[in-house]
Amino acid sequence: MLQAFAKLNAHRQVEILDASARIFAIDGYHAASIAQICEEAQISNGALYKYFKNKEDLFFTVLDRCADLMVNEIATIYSSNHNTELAIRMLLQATEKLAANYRDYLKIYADLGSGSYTVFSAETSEKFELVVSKYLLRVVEDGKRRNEFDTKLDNSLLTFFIDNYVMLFLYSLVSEYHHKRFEAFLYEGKGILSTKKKIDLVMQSISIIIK
Amino acid sequence: MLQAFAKLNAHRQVEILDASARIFAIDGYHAASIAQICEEAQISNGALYKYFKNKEDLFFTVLDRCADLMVNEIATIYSSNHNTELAIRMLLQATEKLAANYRDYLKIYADLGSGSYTVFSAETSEKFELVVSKYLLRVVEDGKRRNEFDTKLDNSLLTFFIDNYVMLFLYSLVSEYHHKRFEAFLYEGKGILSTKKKIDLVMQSISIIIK
Amino acid sequence: MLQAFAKLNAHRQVEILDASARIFAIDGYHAASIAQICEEAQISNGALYKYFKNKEDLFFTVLDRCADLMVNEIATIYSSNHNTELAIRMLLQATEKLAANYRDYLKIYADLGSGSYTVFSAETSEKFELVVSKYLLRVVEDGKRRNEFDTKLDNSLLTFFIDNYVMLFLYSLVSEYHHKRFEAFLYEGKGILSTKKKIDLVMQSISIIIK
Amino acid sequence: MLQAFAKLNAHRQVEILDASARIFAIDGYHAASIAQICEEAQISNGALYKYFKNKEDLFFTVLDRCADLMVNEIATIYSSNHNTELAIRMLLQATEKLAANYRDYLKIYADLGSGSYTVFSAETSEKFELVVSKYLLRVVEDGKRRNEFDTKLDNSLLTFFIDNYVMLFLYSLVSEYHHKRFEAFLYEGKGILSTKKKIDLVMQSISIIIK
DNA sequence: GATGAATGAGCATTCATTCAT
DNA sequence: GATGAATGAATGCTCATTCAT
Repeated sequence: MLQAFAKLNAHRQVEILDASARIFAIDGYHAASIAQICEEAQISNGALYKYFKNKEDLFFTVLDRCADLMVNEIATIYSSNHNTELAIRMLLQATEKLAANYRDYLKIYADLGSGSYTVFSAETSEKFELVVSKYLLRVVEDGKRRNEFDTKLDNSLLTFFIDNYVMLFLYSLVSEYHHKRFEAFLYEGKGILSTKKKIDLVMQSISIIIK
Repeated sequence: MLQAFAKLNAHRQVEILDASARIFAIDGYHAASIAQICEEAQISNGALYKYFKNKEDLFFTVLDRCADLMVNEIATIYSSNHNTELAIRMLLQATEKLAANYRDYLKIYADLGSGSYTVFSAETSEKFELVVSKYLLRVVEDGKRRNEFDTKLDNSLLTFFIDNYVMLFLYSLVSEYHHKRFEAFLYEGKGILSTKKKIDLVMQSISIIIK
Repeated sequence: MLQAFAKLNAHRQVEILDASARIFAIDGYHAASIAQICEEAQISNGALYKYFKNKEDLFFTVLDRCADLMVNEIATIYSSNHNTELAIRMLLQATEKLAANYRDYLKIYADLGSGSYTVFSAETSEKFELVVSKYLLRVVEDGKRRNEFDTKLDNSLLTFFIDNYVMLFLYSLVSEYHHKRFEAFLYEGKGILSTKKKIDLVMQSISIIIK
Repeated sequence: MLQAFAKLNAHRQVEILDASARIFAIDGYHAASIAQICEEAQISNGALYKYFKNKEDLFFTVLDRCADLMVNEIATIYSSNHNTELAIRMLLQATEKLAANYRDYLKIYADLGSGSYTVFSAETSEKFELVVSKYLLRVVEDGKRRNEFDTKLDNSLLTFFIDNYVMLFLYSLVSEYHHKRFEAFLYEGKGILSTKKKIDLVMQSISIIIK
């Protein structure tokens, strides 16, 4: 991001990043074209290159906003008063909310693990890797303290256990492929699997380890 | 795949597909260039287009080999005599073996869920979706019969539970991003996390549900 | 033609179309290469594709200019005061003028009837088919009114009769093949057949039907 | 044409040339592909290049057969006993017959005057230019001797006059473009113009100059 | 003699990036 | 500061021609 972009009013900044996110989410980084982004953002080609050094720089800025959105969302839901089950359910609901309001960003986030984005993951992981896991770690610590877990697994493994479900739930919200996998396992032949129902199924699975 | 490719001797076919897989794995479908693939495969541009209708056709053929490799590997490990824990451990080891011998194919497989590959997932899911899950479904059924599970979860949820671990383990073998996630959760500050150790940690987690 | 081309100043537009016409006239649509056209027009490859959607679009735009040139030329020569012979002679002279000033366009026009252009003729015929024939139809009607024809042929056949001469005269101006045919018939062994002389010979032939 | 082709039995030669003519007629010289021709001719790519030096050589050989077909057809119809009208009508019918039996060759012949074929016309004109005109010249001489012409035009102009009609009639048989032109002039709104009717209309026009 | 696999120059087209205005 | 025209390297793909078998 160049200085010129920072000088733009916040609203315009968001508009431009949202438009970019839309195109990146649909086409992926490589197939996304600057021209399309400019059109979507109602911005001239020249302006875009005043705001960002190049395509990569733009993508990183989109990733920054992506991280902010996730961090903020999760920051609002944490409370040491929630019992473990509620805390986890709230994380899933927060994810659902992000998928509803910022689907494009969540899609981009979900793609970051894929091969084409190796270039980005290196510089990116720090931004993201702690978002969910830090929340869960606290949830697990709180739960242990309250003796709500019905297992001898240590904190790391418990957190990992839950995070796996959260991550694949998240993937299922933005990737047709993972959504189908979800349905194949959990809802074969029972019609369309709604997000609400998905959350229930995930919670049911996670309950194994909760008293 | 065109007839001309089928006529090639098996060794050359494999060489060409492996070279293509290498490039697709590194760059992703869109960023991979035919020129690069031709150089990697030591093949002229013209030859490539005698073998494959176009880039997409080549990619699908790579995916076919990918599916074959996975199906074959898993076909060799199943036995109703294995107890649940062994059966799961063998699946993880088979995955490790694929990652060692056919890393590029496994990477491509892991990427299929990502946004840029939506076009392919539709035609692809049938090939892949059952590979691992069918194996696990049988493992779970066998285990239930032998009364080896320590949970009331139904078969679907149990399979889903295990499949989640297998899938994220697989991802961690080919994606730096997911490998780091693994380490962050399970091995923070304990040095480099070997694949053997990863398997142990996954097995330890899965053991929750096994008597 | 895309908007970007319309925004160019008229002079540059004409330069680009003229250069394109030159290459299309020499090589024909299929053999003409975009690279050659770009060089001839002193334009970058990228610019050309900003101006025209593709090769076909460029060709159609050249055809538009071709139609305009012909229509304009013929529009200037018609007058109900001209007697039949003068009116026809003026049409031949207008054709000569077009061949002198816009040879490439006239060549392209002459080629439109040939097999390789079937794709274009469908969309093109409306533009062109009436240019010459409408003029001649009026000339014939005026002539009939003035009782200048020495034949009972109806208007259609008369127009067709004259149009045949005009068309083959036109062909002879831009096609070496038809020029040779002209010479073989009318000037065998009498040296080089000038355009002026061609016009005289055509007028002499047409005079059969004029009093 | 290389020696190897001459050694083929006549039937196979004709098959190969007919197949080539078919493709050349449909696509034009440049757009026609050797691969397509090989398939149409049921011949291997290697064989084709044993028979012909290159694409151009093949095309010239097709043109040779084209010239032969026309010369032979016209050779059979001439007789000094025919009166002028019959002689001309027979020429038109011979043309119709060629169009029926050897449409592809006639189409190629018709295209020779067009710009894309300049390369070929130079070497080609001698083969063709006399085919029709020689016949007509004799018809005109015979007719003059028999005092069948109702005009003072000299032989060349008379021949040219008739040849124009014949040539545009021929074009109208193989070019949609010229067929439409014919209809527009002579049959506007009267339905489909059959070849028989075309011949009648041409004869009616030519009759101007015949007693 | 005949095959068809292999070649690679050439094609139309796209697109990230630059820069004069 | 903002524009959008211009650039040209790079892309996927085609095809006439060659040559080992």
